[in-house]
Amino acid sequence: MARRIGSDGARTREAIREAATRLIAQVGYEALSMRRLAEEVGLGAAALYRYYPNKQAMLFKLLDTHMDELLACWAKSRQGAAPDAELEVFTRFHIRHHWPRIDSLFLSYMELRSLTPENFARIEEKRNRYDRGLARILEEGRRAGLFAEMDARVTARAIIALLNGLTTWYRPDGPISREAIEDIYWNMVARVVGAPQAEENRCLERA
Amino acid sequence: MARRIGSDGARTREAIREAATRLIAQVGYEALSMRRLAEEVGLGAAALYRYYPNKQAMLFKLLDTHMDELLACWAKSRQGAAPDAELEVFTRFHIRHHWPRIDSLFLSYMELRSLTPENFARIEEKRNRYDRGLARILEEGRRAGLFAEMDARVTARAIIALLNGLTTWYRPDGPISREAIEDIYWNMVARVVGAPQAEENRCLERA
DNA sequence: GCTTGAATTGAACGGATGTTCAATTAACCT
DNA sequence: AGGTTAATTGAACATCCGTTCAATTCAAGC
Repeated sequence: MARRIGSDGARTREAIREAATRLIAQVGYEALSMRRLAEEVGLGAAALYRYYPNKQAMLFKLLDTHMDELLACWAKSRQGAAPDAELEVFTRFHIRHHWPRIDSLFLSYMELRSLTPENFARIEEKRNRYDRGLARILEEGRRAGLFAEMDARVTARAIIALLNGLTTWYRPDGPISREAIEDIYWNMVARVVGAPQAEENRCLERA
Repeated sequence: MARRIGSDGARTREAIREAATRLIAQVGYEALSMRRLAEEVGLGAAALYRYYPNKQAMLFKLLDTHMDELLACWAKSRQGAAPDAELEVFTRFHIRHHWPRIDSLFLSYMELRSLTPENFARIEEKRNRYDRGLARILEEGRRAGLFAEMDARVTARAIIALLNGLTTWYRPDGPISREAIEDIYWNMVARVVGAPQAEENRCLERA
């Protein structure tokens, strides 16, 4: 009927975030009702509005926070090395970063349609920053003669699509370890750009 | 108030199909109401139920028909050639076939969540058939020494994800022609599998 | 121990949703 | 011309939706 024993705003906020991410990934933003979400957390629907002003703001916050984390963590991971090394860093970072956030990754491109135009524009800007970062690596590598000729923007998008394809079939209880998947995908990425070391990188036996 | 002059079931059915595909791709299945869809076609909502028993059946029919067409057209396109040639045929077919059906392609992997479990299983079965067809080409090419070592299933899924990435950024009024995009993507696919002719296939100037 | 604020509730509101159905009109067939 | 069927409608139904709000209980600070 009112405040319940042991209730804590911070813990509730986190529980809502987790449940929302999981359920939206499962059934979709539009299909998820605030009542269903609240039930999952063990709350009444009205309690949700203490943490988010409305449903749309909740979705935006989920995606926006995800993008901020992604950009921040990637900035830390960069090493300023040669383009071919940097591309491997990117590939492994992308998989490793999203591994425990696979639902958020899923949302970040499945639920763009559900954002208002203003919110969409803000997310897309951050997403473009990420894409362009990869494109810059590709362009530098191409100019240095490390990679084949290519349209860097198109190739960058293709590589990200390829990597995100993981979300389609990956299951956490699957037979392939994260390290093995990293190797497999890095192998493919290296080949897409024509990086020479792709030929020597045969780590597939672990699969 | 009742039947309107010039009304024709077949034409209406097609108009509904077209509008539903377009609008679901735009806003999502759950977000699209039957009233909104009917309005787009110039009908009352009740009229839709003459063509589909319910909303879920409509979505299923859209996806199911799309998959049937895809499988049928691909079966016709196959040439029984060597794996490397067959892979090029597949790549170009995939792009060419979906070019005028880009909304349907979008639906066929964005709206899987919106299907009932039974309907999902039926679509997934057809989708798996397509994936396995590609995997078989890869496996044969690998055994023939035409392609690099790889896990054919994983690589097949990655290639399809890479190709479907087109839907993320492709705009029909964009500056790159379909032929040029075909060349770019075939180039990438060839490199992913380590097909030798990838090195000679430099068609990027057209972009 | 009293007060202040944080956390949560049930009930309610207005509107939208998918779907049904009897009624109505146009086209087609003989 | 008349009868049958195809195509469409408006109104209605029950249910669910996001959201608000006054009321209530718990925790923390003085």
